Amino acid sequence: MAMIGSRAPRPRRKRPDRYHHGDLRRALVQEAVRTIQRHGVEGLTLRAVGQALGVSRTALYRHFADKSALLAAVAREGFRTLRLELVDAWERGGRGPEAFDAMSVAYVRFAVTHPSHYRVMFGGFVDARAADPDLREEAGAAFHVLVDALVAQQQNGLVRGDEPSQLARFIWAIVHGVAMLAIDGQLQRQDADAEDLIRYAADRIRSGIGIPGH
Amino acid sequence: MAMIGSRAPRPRRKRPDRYHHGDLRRALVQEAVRTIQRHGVEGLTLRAVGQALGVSRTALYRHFADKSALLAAVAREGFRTLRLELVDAWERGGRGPEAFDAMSVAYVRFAVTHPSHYRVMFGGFVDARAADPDLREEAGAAFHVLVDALVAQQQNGLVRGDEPSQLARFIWAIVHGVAMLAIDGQLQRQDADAEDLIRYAADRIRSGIGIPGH
DNA sequence: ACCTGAACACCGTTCAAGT
DNA sequence: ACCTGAACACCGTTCAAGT
Repeated sequence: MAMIGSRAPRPRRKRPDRYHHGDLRRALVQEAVRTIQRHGVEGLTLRAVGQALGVSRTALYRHFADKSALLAAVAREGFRTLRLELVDAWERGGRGPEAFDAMSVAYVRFAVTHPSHYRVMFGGFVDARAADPDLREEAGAAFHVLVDALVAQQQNGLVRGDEPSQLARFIWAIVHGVAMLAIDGQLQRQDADAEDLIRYAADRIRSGIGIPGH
Repeated sequence: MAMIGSRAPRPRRKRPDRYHHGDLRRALVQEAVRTIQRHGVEGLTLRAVGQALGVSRTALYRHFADKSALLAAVAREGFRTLRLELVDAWERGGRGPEAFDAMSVAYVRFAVTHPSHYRVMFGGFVDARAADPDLREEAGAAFHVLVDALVAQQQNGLVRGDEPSQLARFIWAIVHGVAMLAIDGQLQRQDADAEDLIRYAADRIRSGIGIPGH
């Protein structure tokens, strides 16, 4: 019936007639990320991923329970990248108030630059409540960068002394909201308006969470 | 090959051997909404929708170009309901500052109560940039309820005189962010924590957008 | 106009079999 | 251990044909 792979000379990345050599698991995640960035989440098929790697379409099941497990790995990879970019923005910005703004910008930029990847992380494809521990930990680590930055600001007397997690959830909701609106096309010019909005938001946040009369 | 529908006595809602009577289009949207609320977006199949209505699985194509057009209609219905609930909160709250908080709570409650419906509205299933005019208009109308409320607050001298649309986008991003975090399971106890967070956010927003020294 | 039924070109997943 | 290929039970969509 299906003639996939039996038709004509099709392009191969690796040697066509050998088992996959090294770390297939990693290769699968990378290929999935690439496919998602190009064709969106709904454009991801396990068959195409296997084919791109020169591997049977069921080879994947040696490494992942099912498609949603592969998506969970993609999400985890996304949280890792996001965390690294947040840390980078915080440290390059000098760990002060401007660094805090830079983190917000970096967050939204990550989402706008990798919209489909971002959707896998937050679009309900994986349920955070039921997610595997690795994913939860990676998501938690990204969140913690924000909490740490807030605590530092509190210690410098720049931010009111509310419970840091609650404060962090509030900030997170804002940057997350801006990011979602941007990639959903609810803002007119995706990149520019998102940048405007997040900078405006940063100003408003500062009045909202700062020490009164400071 | 496929034996769907040719097997045994299956339950029907309407008379089994007649054309669908009235407004099939409306019935399709309603059934889609119901299915989505019960089984999520990924659980929606055109075949099941048709079957539930006692209609062929291709009858739908008389009223919608394809599945995504049906989803757009579902999204539109969602924006309509959301708008009505926002207006209700604003008016029942007395159109003052407390009414403004009530709107935020109503927004998040809508999302938490109808998570799948909310995802259809914002989850990338329909592209807002390319959406049909009806959908864009309905979404715009919901947004405008917020803008109007902000302008009223500005006229009462309770909110700083920034450009109302920008101010509204900022608020929208916050409530949208809280709503998304809640239905994504990123908050521990979905309902209670979302309620807490949105009330905390309302306090912080008030300091952030209020007139300084007022 | 509106609906039907068969057919088409896809999916994810399972499983016995190969190396 | 790791991979394959056929098979299964689904999808959305098209289209000639019916009323």
